[in-house]
Amino acid sequence: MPAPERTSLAEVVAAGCDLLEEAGPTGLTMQAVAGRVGVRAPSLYKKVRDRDELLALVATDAAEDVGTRLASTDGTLAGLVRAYRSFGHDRPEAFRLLLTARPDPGTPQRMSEPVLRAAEELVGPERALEAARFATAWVTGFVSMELAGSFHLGGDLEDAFDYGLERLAAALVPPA
Amino acid sequence: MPAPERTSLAEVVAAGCDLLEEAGPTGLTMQAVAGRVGVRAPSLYKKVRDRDELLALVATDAAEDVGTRLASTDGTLAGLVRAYRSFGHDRPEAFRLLLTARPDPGTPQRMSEPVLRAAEELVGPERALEAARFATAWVTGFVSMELAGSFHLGGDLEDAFDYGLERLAAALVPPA
DNA sequence: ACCTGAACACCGTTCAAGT
DNA sequence: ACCTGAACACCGTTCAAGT
Repeated sequence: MPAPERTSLAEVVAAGCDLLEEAGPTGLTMQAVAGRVGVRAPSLYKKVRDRDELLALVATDAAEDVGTRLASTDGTLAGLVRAYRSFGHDRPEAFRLLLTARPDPGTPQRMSEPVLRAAEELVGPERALEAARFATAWVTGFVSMELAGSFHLGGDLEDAFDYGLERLAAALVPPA
Repeated sequence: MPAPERTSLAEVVAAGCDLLEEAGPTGLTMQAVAGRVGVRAPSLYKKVRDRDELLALVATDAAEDVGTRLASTDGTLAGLVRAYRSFGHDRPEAFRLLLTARPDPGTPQRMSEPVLRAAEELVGPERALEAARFATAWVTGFVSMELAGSFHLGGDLEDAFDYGLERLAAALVPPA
C-alpha cells in the first residue's frame, strides 16, 4: 500500500492559475484542474478542502506575484502604479479575482507596504495612509474599467492613464 | 388554448435584481428566479434567451439606476461621486456586476455624460474626457475595494474618502 | 496512503406533451 | 400560446472500494 502521490498542491494551484486565465472563473472547474494534473476530480480533495480554497490559493499566488513585481520597481509611485497595471494586463483574471476572493492574510501586506512608503515620501507620515489609498483606488479602478471595457467613449487609453498619473502626482504634494 | 402569461419580463428582471443582492451571482439561478415569480425554470426561456441575457438585463437595470441617481444630483463632481458611492452601498452586487457584465448599449451613456460635463466645467473641453476618467477610475476603485474589504490596514474609510475627494478636486483645476 | 468509480444533489437548457 | 415534466450534459462533493 505505498501509493505515491501523482501530483502536488503546487501543481494543482499552478493549473488553477493557468485555467483561470484561459477559461475564466467558470472554466476553473475541479474536473478541468484534475485533467491538467493527470488525475480524477475526487483526488483534488486530498490537496484542497474545496473549490473555494483552491480559488483562495490562486488569489494568494496572484497577491505574491503583485508583491514581487512591486518590490522590483524603483519604489516611486509612478513605478508602483505601472507595475500594478502590468500585472493586470498580464493576468487579467487574477487581477479581478484579487478584488473578489480574499488571499491568505499576510500576503496583502506585501502589496500595500511599498505604496505606503512611496506615499509617505510624498506627503509625509500624517496623511500617508489616505494618500496611498487615493493612489491605489485610482489605479485599481482604472485597470478594472480598462479590463472590463468600461471606457466606452473612445479616446486614447494611454493618454487617459498618463494624464491620471500626472494629476495623481500633482495631487500628492506636501501640505502647504 | 388561451394560456395567459403567468409572469412578465419586468417581474423576472426584478426578481433577478433582488436575488443578486440576497444571494450573490451564484445564487442567481434560473430555478431560484423561477420560484420567485411563481413559475418553473423552463418557462423563463420564453422571456430571456439564457441566463447570460438575464444578467445583462439586470446590469442594464443597474446602469439605469445609476443614471437616474446621477441625474438627480447638483451636477458637481463631488455630488456625482457621492451618488455613485451610495449606489455601491445600496446595491453592492449590482455595482460589481456593472464591472463585469455589459449592459445594453446606450445605457452607459447616461452614466458617463454627467461626469463628462462636470469635468469639462472644471478643466475645460480639452482634457474633459481624461479628467472624467480620472475621477471615475478613482471612485470606482475606491468603492470596489471598500466592498471587497481590500482596505486592510485599518484607518477611517470616511477619512480616506473625504481626503480622496478633496485631492481629486485639487488635481482637477484649469491648466495654468 | 493516494486514487478511483459510483452516487447524490444541483445547475442550465431543450423539447415533446399538456392545457 | 404559455407552461410543465422529463431528460441531458455538466457541475461540486462524498465515500466505499481498490491498489
